[in-house]
Amino acid sequence: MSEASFSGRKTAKSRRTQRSAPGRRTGDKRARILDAAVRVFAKSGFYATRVSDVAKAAGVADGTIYLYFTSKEHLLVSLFEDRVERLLAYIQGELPKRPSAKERLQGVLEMQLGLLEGERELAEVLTVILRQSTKLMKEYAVPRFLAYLDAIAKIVEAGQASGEFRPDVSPHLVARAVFGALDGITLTWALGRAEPGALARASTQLGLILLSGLEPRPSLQGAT
Amino acid sequence: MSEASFSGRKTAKSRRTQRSAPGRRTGDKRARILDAAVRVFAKSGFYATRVSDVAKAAGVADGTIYLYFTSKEHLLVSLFEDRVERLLAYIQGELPKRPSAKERLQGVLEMQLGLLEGERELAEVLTVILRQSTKLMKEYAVPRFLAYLDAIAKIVEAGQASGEFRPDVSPHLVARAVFGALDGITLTWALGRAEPGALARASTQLGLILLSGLEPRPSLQGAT
Amino acid sequence: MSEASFSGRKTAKSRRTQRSAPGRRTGDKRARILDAAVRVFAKSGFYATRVSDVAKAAGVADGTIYLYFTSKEHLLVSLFEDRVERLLAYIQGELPKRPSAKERLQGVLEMQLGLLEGERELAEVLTVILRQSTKLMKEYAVPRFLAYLDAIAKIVEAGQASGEFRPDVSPHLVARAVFGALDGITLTWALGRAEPGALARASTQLGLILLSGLEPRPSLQGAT
Amino acid sequence: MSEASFSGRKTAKSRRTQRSAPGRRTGDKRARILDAAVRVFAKSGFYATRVSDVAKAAGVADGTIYLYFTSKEHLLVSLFEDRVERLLAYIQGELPKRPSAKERLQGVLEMQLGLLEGERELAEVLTVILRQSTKLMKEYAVPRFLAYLDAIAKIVEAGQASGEFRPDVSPHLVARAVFGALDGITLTWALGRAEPGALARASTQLGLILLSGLEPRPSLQGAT
DNA sequence: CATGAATGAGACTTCATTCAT
DNA sequence: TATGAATGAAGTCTCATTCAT
Repeated sequence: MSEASFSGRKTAKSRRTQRSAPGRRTGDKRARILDAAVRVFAKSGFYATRVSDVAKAAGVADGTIYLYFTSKEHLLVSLFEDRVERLLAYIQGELPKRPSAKERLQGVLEMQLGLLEGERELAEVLTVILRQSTKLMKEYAVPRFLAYLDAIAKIVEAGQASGEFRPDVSPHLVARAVFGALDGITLTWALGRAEPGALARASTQLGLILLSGLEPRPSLQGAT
Repeated sequence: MSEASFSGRKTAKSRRTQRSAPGRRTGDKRARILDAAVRVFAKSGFYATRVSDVAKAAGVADGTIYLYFTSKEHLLVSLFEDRVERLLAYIQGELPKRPSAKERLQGVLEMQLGLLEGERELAEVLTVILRQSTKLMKEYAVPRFLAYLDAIAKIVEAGQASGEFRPDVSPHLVARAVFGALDGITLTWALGRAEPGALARASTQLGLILLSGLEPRPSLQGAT
Repeated sequence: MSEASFSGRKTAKSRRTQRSAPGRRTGDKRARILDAAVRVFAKSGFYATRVSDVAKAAGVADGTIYLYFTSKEHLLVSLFEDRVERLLAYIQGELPKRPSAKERLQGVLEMQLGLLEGERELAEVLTVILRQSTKLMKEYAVPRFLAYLDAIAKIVEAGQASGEFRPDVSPHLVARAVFGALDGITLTWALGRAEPGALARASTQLGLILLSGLEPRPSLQGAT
Repeated sequence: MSEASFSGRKTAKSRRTQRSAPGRRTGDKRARILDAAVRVFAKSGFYATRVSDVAKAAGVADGTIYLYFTSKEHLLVSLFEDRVERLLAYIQGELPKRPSAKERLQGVLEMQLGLLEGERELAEVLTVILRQSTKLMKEYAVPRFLAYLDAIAKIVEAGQASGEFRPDVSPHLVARAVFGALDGITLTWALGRAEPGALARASTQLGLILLSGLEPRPSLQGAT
């Protein structure tokens, strides 16, 4: 999936890698703080997490966080930007290369779930935590979110135009339902066992239902 | 639909005094506080809302809230209990009467969306605000939520047994996807225009996709 | 000791005695509230006790307390007045009849300890609780307290004048020490087992030490 | 007398930073807060004192207090620990060196009163304020207090065994009476003028009475 | 007289943020 | 850059007191 850039996480690695300047941790502070934030936000939620919790988890002083982020809320925004925008970029960049609308829609499913597979905490942040800051939600996330939905709706629309998808459903509704279904699956996965491989299987099965559900149905309509 | 049942349950708990004068200020304090809580929680979120905001919106003194609820968190729990449990009750009580699994699944869609149609703020509380208290979410809401998912999964399972639904998908996955789709639709509806009638239309269209997506597909499987 | 008037307490009695007017508890409300106050103040202290605790213990409504007392603090003052002033009165009224200073001092010991014997909670109120309201302590209790000390000092002074007591100690110091010794004995008694009869024995032994300690000591002084 | 030992014990706990500049604002925060607490508690009592009053008197922010003490109650406990435990230590450490029981008992008087001479506010806190937190009193102070009483009783017991003291009084009663007398003297001194030197004189006179009161009395008993 | 639901001032405590080192 | 002690604004909740019934 080439999304290798999504690692760099698991800072435990960098802990022993960087031995260049012994007294200093060589600058990946920002990343370490974000990684720590994902972990503690996922565990306790945005409001129940204190900035000092993030600092402790990141192994930095409280004040250090404010050298990289202007506020606790900004930390959440940055999390969103750092991780999710890549998803959007992929969908808008890679997906169009796929030949059919069906494949593109299936690609969305694989993308969204595949991205989170193995990143349980990130999944929890995106499905639960992000909703915790109403301000962030309303002012910042909603526009991105709508852009994402629009991208999905475009795929559906194109599929309807090409005759791949049934024409009698609203593309925007489908987009919302698709996103919601993915979100619901992720949510229960994150809150529950989070079994490995489960999300991949889920994207396949969801694809089955969705794609056949969106198929033009001559039997039902033409039979009249 | 069944909106009548939404009146003043639980108020009996407050005291035996109620009902002296029929107008305002009658002992319906508990209900008034809950109504106010829905409004202000929906507007500002759980954490950004101060207890005194709820009090002001309800037209009572701050301390009065603590005569009916043990804490701010309990206020949210009570909201959940008062409004949502009825949904569960309906699904477990009314739905089984419907003859086919298809009709029962369609009933779930109509129920969940129909319940919130016209209650934009409640919808927002349930889809967004409820997730803001991680404690409440994990300790209280998750079990109810899983029970709800189970009820849906049971319907799917029965449909598979009766040959109404395709057997090659996990009932639990379907349940999550259905819930997620409904939640996603509600979320965008609540955060957006919240146009009247939109949710009813949505339940119809979603039913179209879902039911045909779940149909056994002889063409695809038998044709091999 | 003729202090029979000190009962009337143990309202349990009045509970079944007064059957004249069936619907009404016939007016001993004030006494019942004070009795309840002694009990709960002794148990939890003045500040940790809520007015509603007193009300519940007295079997009246919260508001009723304010028909008899102007404030929570006034409740404590009234307790003081109702119970302790009698002690002062006795000392100033009965004691002078005793012929010698020795007997009068011994009478003080018997009085103060005897009064509390069997009234463990009252003892705790006087030795501990009364000190809890700094305002009451400084504005109200101190003057009464000093009057009490004065009365004891007068006895000592008279004893010195008559040659019963050694002249080389300050009567006021003796008064304070006597009061303190009594208070300390009561305190540990009240905080501990509060064994019946213990206070009576204590007054005898304390008398032994005190009276011989106060005796003019020709052997020690004249022998030189 | 041994007043030097009253300086900054326990401050080591705060951090390793202290002692950079010798003037004010040096890391002696904990000590400054405790000093302020003695002053304001003595003036207004425990409950009437707000944490912000202590903060203002100490010249720190409200929140700073919670960097050194977990709660308002803990502030009072710490006061007790910081100042009083030394008394216990002295009595259990220094006193045994004195050759006779008489001298040891006299030492207790000098100790307890000498400790407070010149510390009027501390005296008030110990005799009055400490008793205001019933919780602290019952859970924390009583055990220490009983240990102190035991130490005194042991002295009396030894004196009885050696023939220095009369055998016909209970050592524990004597201990309580001694403590009470000292407490009573301190109380009136603290609430009154608190004249300098008064406590020293008091310990001498109290010693006179007590030691002769405890003397074996052949004249009274053998004369029979 | 009695009630007890309602009030609302005020306290304790938390924690995001700052800033001297 | 990094630190973390200090700050102080602000929120939840308690409880003495009131007053309509």
